[in-house]
Amino acid sequence: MKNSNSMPTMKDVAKEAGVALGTVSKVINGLPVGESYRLKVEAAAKKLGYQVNNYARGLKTNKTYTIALIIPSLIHPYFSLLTHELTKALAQRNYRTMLLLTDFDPQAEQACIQMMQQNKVDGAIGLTYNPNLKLDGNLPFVAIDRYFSSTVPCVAADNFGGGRMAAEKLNQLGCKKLAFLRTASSVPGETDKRRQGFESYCISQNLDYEILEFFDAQDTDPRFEQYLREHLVDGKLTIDGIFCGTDRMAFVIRNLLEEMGVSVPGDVQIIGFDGLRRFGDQELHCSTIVQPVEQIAQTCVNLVLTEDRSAVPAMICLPVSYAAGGTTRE
Amino acid sequence: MKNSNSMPTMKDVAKEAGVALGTVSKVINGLPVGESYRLKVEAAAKKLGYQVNNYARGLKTNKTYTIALIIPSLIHPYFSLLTHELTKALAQRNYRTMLLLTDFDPQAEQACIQMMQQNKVDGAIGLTYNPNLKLDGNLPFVAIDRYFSSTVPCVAADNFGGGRMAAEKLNQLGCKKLAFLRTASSVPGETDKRRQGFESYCISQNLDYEILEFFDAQDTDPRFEQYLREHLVDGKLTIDGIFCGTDRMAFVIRNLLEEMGVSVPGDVQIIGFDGLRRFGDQELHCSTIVQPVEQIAQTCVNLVLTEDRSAVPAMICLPVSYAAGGTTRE
DNA sequence: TTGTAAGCGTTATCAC
DNA sequence: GTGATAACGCTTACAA
Repeated sequence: MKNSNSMPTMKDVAKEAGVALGTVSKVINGLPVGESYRLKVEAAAKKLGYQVNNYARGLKTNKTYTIALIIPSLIHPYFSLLTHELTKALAQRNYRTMLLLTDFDPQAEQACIQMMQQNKVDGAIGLTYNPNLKLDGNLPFVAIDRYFSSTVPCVAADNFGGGRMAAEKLNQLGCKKLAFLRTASSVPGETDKRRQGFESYCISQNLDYEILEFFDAQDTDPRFEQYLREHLVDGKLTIDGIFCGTDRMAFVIRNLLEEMGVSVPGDVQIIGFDGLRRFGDQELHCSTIVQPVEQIAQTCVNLVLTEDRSAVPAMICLPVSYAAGGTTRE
Repeated sequence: MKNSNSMPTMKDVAKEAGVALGTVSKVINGLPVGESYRLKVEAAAKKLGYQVNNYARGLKTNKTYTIALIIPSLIHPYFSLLTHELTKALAQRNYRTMLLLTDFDPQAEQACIQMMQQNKVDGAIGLTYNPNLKLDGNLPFVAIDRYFSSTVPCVAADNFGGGRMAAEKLNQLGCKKLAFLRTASSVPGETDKRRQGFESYCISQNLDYEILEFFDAQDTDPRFEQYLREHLVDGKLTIDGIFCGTDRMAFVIRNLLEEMGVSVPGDVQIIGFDGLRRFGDQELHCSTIVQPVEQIAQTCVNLVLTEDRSAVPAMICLPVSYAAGGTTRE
């Protein structure tokens, strides 16, 4: 059974134009061909409504112009912002996005890379949590926020610098006793450096600080509230500057403090990390270290599309910036 | 030049297993084959790390197991939530997602449908704004929030019912003078029915109400503030119940009111629409009519994958629900 | 320059 | 039940 009402093929166009198949291919691909032939072919193609079949083309050329994006979830605004920018950056370079959501499941992540092999994508950009994700050595892969090995480029914000910046800012804003609050995945990643940068600054400046970090926990973990209550003396917090691992964490802490009657930023100033905005494009949720999401996306796309795999750097950190958002006094 | 370090093909597996090509194909596709052969083939496939080439398969079968998602943007949380649920629903049925972002650009929307033809996706789900989008009659298309024609199924929340529900709720909460505030695209869509439902209830109950609707405007359009100020008499708003077209609008209005010294929900109660949560999964932004996003996604996927195109309904409205979120007194 | 023909990796139709 | 073989729609030498 030949598909009757299906799309016309190059063969149909060739017949319609009265030229050979190869000639049609050349016209479609913009290769040099006699002007009169080109016109005939173009007319025939338009008349029949011809569209290339990228599956046939891909089979032949081994190029699909498709990049896989492996992302945990689009529910969290940072991930959806990142996905947005990545997809736009890919489209700009004429690449399509195959979106793969993993829900933070290491097995699903592994399944993605198999899927990618079967679907012959030209490469992948992934934000993953599987510590021993086994990737396909032949497939260009760019990791976000996680270092795999020197052959897998990793793109991240300057998390260390961001941590330092937060501590420095709080210091400049007059805070005397700092704290760093964070939840994190137990699998090590670039974002861990937010803490390291923070500590590094505090130590260098001889600042009084504490660290409260819980792995594989919720931002709403009761231990954070407990910690805050323990530091509440006569209705005043003994800490006056808090750096939170994410804007989300900052938001939770702020709520907790306000419930406890501690004023933000009056009594205690808070700086978050990410630079997310309410409803995606309105005000910041808090004063924060802003990730250069668009640059991160552009960099990932550039790297994954680089032909010369031997020339890609193992790691690229992009500069962050500070933005006031109502949880600091300035 | 034959690709040397490329993936093994069925031919390689056949040679390795010492069987014919066709036999390998049968094993891979789970078709009946002698047990001894099956084992030999499976062993050979595992040994060589064989993976099907979906491009070759798709070329032959005309099935790609890929659905295109046409979405304006992932920056707005409603769209990213929707995209999340759609992608999950597709994955559940073993379909891949090709993500196409349009930035609300009618031309980009049109380009998508051409892209889809070339990429031989099995169907598409689109939330579009191009009033005369020309779709491919052979390609299953499901529209979200916009009715095209009786042959293009449209899936939406029960916007009319939601509008009624909001008015009813405000009425029950004791509001005497209602208002509906909204910005919208100038191209008609299902969401317009939020207003109609609201009006319908107000009229049926003989409630005093006003409508303020601006097309192709920002939620932050100064005319909203102007409107509110005009209704401010002695520091009190002459309106005591506001239904906003979206949660985002509700948030903007609430801010405006609080700046004006009007207490929410003390002086005026507000209900939004969408049911979005802060950071995707925390508290609601406001009291709101919640869209059944997961159900919408499931329905879209079911429809786009329906084999019998003649059996699909032209329109499906899914039930909404009310959730209190701090901008109403209860 | 234009036309011809050999694949790309599958699936599917047949004889065996 | 198994194994050649012809498509699928395209690109690309290579021959005319």
